[in-house]
Amino acid sequence: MKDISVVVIEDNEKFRNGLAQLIEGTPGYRCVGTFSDCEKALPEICNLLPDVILMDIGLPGMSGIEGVKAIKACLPEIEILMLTIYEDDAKVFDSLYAGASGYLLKKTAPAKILEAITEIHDGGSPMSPKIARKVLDLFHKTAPAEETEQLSSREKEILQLLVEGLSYKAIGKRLFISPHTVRAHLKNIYEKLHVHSKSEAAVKAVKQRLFP
Amino acid sequence: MKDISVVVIEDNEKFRNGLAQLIEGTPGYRCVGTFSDCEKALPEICNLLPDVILMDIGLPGMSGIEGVKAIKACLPEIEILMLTIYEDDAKVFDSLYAGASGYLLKKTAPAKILEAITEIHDGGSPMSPKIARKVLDLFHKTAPAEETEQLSSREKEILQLLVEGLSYKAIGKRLFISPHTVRAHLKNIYEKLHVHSKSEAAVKAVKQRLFP
DNA sequence: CACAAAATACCCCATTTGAGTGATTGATTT
DNA sequence: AAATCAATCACTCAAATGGGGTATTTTGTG
Repeated sequence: MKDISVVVIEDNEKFRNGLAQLIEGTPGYRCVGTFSDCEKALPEICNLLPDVILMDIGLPGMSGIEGVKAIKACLPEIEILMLTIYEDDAKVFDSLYAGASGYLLKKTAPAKILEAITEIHDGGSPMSPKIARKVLDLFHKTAPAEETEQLSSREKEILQLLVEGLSYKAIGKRLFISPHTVRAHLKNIYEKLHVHSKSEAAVKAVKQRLFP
Repeated sequence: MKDISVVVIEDNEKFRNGLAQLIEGTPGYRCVGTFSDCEKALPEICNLLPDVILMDIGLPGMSGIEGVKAIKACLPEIEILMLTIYEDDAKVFDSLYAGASGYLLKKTAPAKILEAITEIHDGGSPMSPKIARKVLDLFHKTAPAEETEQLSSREKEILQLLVEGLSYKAIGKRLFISPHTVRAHLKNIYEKLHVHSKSEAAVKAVKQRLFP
């Protein structure tokens, strides 16, 4: 199997070199580049085309989060693993929203870092335990969607199209039924969700993550 | 340190007993109960008060997902780790929404299962790699809020009320402006967001997490 | 089979909404 | 000083929507 090629973007020289040595010194991994900031890294990434990038957040100049956005915009297939000291919600979620596929704290043991590189390369999403919990907590916080469970499958189907912004007529055409029927269904949906308009119903559906 | 007490809910007798032996046979872990379905387990859980529950999904009678909801409703401090063969989005997300704090596939190595029990007990959220990726993909799917950034503050204010489901008149009353003005603003908002109706605008606003 | 629930379709009617057009004021920029 | 833009208000008009009904056909379940 081909080695996994890795680029490290990290401003702390010691830690950067340590990572490079760890990666180079382990069979199956290659460190094809190290950079102290995103500005230097970005032009090279397109040539290096690594499998995985280890990215710090607290970089001078462009932050690691901005860096993730920039890299993912042109090279979405590169997997980016955040490797940082920050574990506050904002940094974590912003990184993941930006397109990172994993998030490790720097205190992670070297062996675990290598394991995570393999895991992210194999389509996984390695996260430090506390980080993973933060992510799942986001799920638990979202509304219980008790109400939407009462909807029949046809009603859910129609609600789905409502969320897409279709009109009665458009929904009717899509489902090959009369707009009158759509109205009838909508009336039932409104009653079950305790709303009185398309937009209220659509917002409720989205907020309750009926359609993720 | 006290042993971690575990309950196993799993209908396959072989797998259930295998898990029980694995847990009992490892120092630091105690298996305080095994059940073949939720109906039998629920009344006992309150007495056993385990630290962690290993939960299957495909159970006879009440599904594991329903079981999670029931347990979390009365005993939210118990950590529930799904241990199942299913890796389709619906089962995964429903489990996590229901309140599970981890999700492993049954093919996971025994050592990894024990590791996961410790991790979930320490406030982590162990997930099989592909499962974790599914969860993060949900983040990546949420659209970037590029468009909504162009909105003026007044427009955002009005969009916010739209999301709450108010009509033109109601928005006007709330902001002490004429409904005519609301219409004018809405028209500008529609143009900027490239939509043509209240519901589309509201959905876009919610999906772009403009108003969390 | 019988019954209930869901899906289908249609009617009336008042209100809401979306689109087009135009105008005034005040603040900011140029 | 001129230009620009956000915010405000007004008008028209056709189309879409929401609330009130009623009725037939499918479907699923006991």
